[in-house]
Amino acid sequence: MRDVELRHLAAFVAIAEEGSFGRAATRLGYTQSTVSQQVAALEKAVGGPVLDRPGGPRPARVTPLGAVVLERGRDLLSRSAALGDAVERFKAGDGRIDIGTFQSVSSVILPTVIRRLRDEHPGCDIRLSEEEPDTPQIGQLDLLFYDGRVAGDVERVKLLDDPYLLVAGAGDFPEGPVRLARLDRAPMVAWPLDCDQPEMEEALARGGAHPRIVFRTAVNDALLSMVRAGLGCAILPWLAVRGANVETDPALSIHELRPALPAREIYLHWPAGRTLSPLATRAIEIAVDVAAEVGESS
Amino acid sequence: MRDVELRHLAAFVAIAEEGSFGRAATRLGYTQSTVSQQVAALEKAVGGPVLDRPGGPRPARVTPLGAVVLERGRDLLSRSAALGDAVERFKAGDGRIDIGTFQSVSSVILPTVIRRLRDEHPGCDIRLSEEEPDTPQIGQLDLLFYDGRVAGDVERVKLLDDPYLLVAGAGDFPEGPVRLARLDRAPMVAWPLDCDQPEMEEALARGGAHPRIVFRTAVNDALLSMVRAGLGCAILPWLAVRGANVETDPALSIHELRPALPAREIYLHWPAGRTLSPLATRAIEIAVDVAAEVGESS
DNA sequence: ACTGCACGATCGTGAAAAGCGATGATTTCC
DNA sequence: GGAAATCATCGCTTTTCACGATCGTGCAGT
Repeated sequence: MRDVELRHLAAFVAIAEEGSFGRAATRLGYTQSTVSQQVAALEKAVGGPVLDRPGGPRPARVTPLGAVVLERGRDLLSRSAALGDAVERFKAGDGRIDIGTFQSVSSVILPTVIRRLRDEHPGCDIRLSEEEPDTPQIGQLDLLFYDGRVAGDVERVKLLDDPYLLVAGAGDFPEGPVRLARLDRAPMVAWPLDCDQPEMEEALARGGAHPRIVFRTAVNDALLSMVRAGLGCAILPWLAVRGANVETDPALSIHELRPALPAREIYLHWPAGRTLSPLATRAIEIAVDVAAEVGESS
Repeated sequence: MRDVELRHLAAFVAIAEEGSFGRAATRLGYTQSTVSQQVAALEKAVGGPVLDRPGGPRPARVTPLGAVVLERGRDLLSRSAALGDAVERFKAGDGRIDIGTFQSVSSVILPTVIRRLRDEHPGCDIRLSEEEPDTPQIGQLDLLFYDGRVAGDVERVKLLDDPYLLVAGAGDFPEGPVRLARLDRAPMVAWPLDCDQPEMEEALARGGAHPRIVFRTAVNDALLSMVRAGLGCAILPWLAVRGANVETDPALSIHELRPALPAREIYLHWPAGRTLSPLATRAIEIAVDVAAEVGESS
């Protein structure tokens, strides 16, 4: 009782429905003799006849054993078709994709990427997770946005350089660039010390600026509200500034820094050495495009 | 996207579980190169890679596309195994059998047949139907007991001759055979006129006996109660007499008839020209055996 | 009874594939 | 820099697949 072939079952089902080997052959695009041999193979596989051939123009009928095979065979064939459909849908871009993001990273880029991805593949299942492990890991994610390089067996592409800008109350500083030294001992609000923040503050120190951090939060809106309230100024990456519509806020002013701080680098990571899903491949392309568009408007 | 072969899926699933082509090959009894080619065929069929081969001793990993194929493939394989199981169970004698019986026919034989069948095949599904069409038909039945020959495209075997006996009140007749002529004008109880009854009464008439039928019912116990009550005597087939334990009833006596009436013939029918299920085949054998045992004790 | 007629089985053939063993390329570990 | 493990690939034989042609068979129409 070894291998039943799907093709044999298909022939058998066709015969059961058509009532004749010849018509089944026509339906399947085979020859009558081929169908006959397929049934013979199936009968050998199951160890008994599945069809009664009354002879003459009378239709073939399934035997009791054939009824058992027919029921299960139909099921098997429909599952096989389901497999084909699933593969087709997958290749068309449907399916699931798990994307990781951290902190305030890509509050500008990611929504656009997701919007375009959903527009292209309405059936896809996009899952976002915003985690904060000490060491960011790719884990089971398909894609991971991060402002820096993630360790591990990953490939990455740099989406853009995200320069730091000074956000202050309107009138606090004269328009135009601000020298770093002017920020020494100045009151500031800032992000918490995870994320890229420590590197940024070290760079500030190297430039001679040792600001007094009077408030820390990861929520950009809260930071900006504090700046508006006169608690202090803030140094934020350009993306965060842009995402909060700071440019149009009359209570705030934006200044470049001199010398400039090393820009934050936004990377997109994915597991190395693995075949990516079409969805993930496309998402990377879209992310690069979006980053380029965002970057050239700076 | 050609036809996926079950054997290719089996190889793929084995690799996914073993993590290596070679171990999968060992498990399946193939060579490593064969398994490699099976996966290649599968990948050609689905139109993309289903496994990442990191190279070296690192285990193979399924790709996103492979995950889709794996999920459905496992399902397909388990269904295939289910087909095999179902066939095995069927050939072992499990499965369904529809048996038809009519009237009081085989109140002795049929229960024994069913008991033995159930003892041999505890998992089988035996369905009895007792119908009474004007013209008995095999219909969708696998087996049909009937006291006479059923018309249609059927095969049959005669299980036994069932001679008619006279059942009377104790002392109504002297012990031993009774001449038919003595029953002329005698009060009798009898079966209704369907079934084999008309033929029997004609035979009585040809023997010169024109009894007065004072009560008709198909229920044997009711007939015998009437005989005990002195309403009249009854002519019943030997099987019916035996089934009701008349022999040990001191209020009743049993007599052969002279000349004997033509015996009722009990036939077992099944559809002609169709392959029978193992269960039906065995049921026929058992029925013949049981009929022989019953017959030789007469 | 004879003859079409439709149906399925069977045979021979060429092409495709399954499976095997051996060999090669690649990567990790020591 | 090997040793070991892994998978791909090549040549080869055996099996299977599919086809066309032919044959046997039961039914129906003459």
